[in-house]
Amino acid sequence: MANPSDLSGKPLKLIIVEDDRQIQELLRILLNGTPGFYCQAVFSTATEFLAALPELQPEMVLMDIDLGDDLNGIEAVRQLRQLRPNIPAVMLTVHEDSEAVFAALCAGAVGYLIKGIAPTELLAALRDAANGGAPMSPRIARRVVETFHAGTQNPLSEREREVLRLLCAGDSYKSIADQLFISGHTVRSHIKNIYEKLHVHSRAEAVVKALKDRLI
Amino acid sequence: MANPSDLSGKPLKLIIVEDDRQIQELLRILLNGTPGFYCQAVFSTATEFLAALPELQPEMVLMDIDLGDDLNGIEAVRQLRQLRPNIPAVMLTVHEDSEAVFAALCAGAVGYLIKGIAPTELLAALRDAANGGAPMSPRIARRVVETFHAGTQNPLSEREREVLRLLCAGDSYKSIADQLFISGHTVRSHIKNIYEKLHVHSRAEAVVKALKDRLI
DNA sequence: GCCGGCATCCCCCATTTGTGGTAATTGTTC
DNA sequence: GAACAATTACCACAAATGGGGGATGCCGGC
Repeated sequence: MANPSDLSGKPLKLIIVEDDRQIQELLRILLNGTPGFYCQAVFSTATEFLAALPELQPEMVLMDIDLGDDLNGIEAVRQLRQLRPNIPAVMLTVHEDSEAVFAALCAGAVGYLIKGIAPTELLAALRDAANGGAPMSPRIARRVVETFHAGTQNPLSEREREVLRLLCAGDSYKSIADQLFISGHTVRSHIKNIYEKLHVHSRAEAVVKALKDRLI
Repeated sequence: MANPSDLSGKPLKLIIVEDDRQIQELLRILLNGTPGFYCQAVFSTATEFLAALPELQPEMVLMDIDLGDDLNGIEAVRQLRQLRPNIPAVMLTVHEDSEAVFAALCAGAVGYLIKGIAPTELLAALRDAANGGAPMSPRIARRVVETFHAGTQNPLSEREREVLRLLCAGDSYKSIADQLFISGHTVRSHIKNIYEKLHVHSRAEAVVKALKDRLI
């Protein structure tokens, strides 16, 4: 690909999708004021962005997750991925929770940056993404890496595995509570934590993951 | 491979892993007293067996499942498979439940015999395995075969299997309805029927049964 | 010492699920 | 044609579940 600090060649042509007008402007000024970058267009909604996509030939998209009551950024990335598989999307958002991170990466985002990132770092991250990298804010990167470790050793605590085992057996929260001599509230807490760690949202998904990954 | 009743050529060199001393002796005597077989070594634990494996060149392993508090036989077979992919392992155990059978076969066992098998049949089974066969006690064989004709064992209709598949994916009734282009009411009906046929009362139990019995 | 993970307990509330029914249509089998 | 399974659809209600909070004490690592 191009040189990381490509000041001589053609600038990186990118699109911003962001519903906050103020941030829109800041980003546009930052990009257009920096040699090597060119902000081709800014959209406040994913719908507008996707509609305009056919006429534009951006090289990259900088995408927010929360876009008002419009299509959210993750869904937008999913659709972008289907329409133009080789336009990389970098998320720039406030969401630091793993849920959003994994949803975004699964949807096809190549990078994940937290708003509040320093301008120079943002620019470096965009160059990184253009060069085939996967820029991520440090804490995000750590979290992502950890999920791979999770494959080798499961992230669940001893107690959580016990709960998961009973969850797989189809026991109700109440029944699990009775068997483990703890309150139903505690069972719920464990289950919430299990779901978060496994990145699932229901008992069925947890059961499937438990069986497939031999977590219990 | 060699002739099934290979009395003239080199005997079949095998190792026994079995924690019951009495059975150990019976097997050793049986094998060493029969032309065409040679019991190279006997181990009481999988750990000892795996440790000694590098120095031995057995042609086959006869493996028990329950090995005290040591590594169990299924795990031992899994590891044997990784170390020496072409040494076939035959399970000789009391476990007749499908759980153990499938776990063993998935781990890489080529045969599965039930303790109590007649000596002549055991010898025949070992010859069978040496010749590339897959010796199994009759009832085990039946069980294995049944998993292939999904129709007999699993009483679910085509539509019900589709619903079950989505149920395993964790989809909500509503989502299932949308994907199958039917109403949520119909999904509920199907699920009620599925639960009745599988003798379960919850999604989790259904998922487990579906995965374990390969219903989908 | 402070922070993070773990285990425990509690609250509220919307949604989902499980179960009890009924019933029409279609296709197959006896 | 009767009997039956499969598929579709609907109603109502109680129970279970999932997600959002928050709180405590304990322990181990930096």
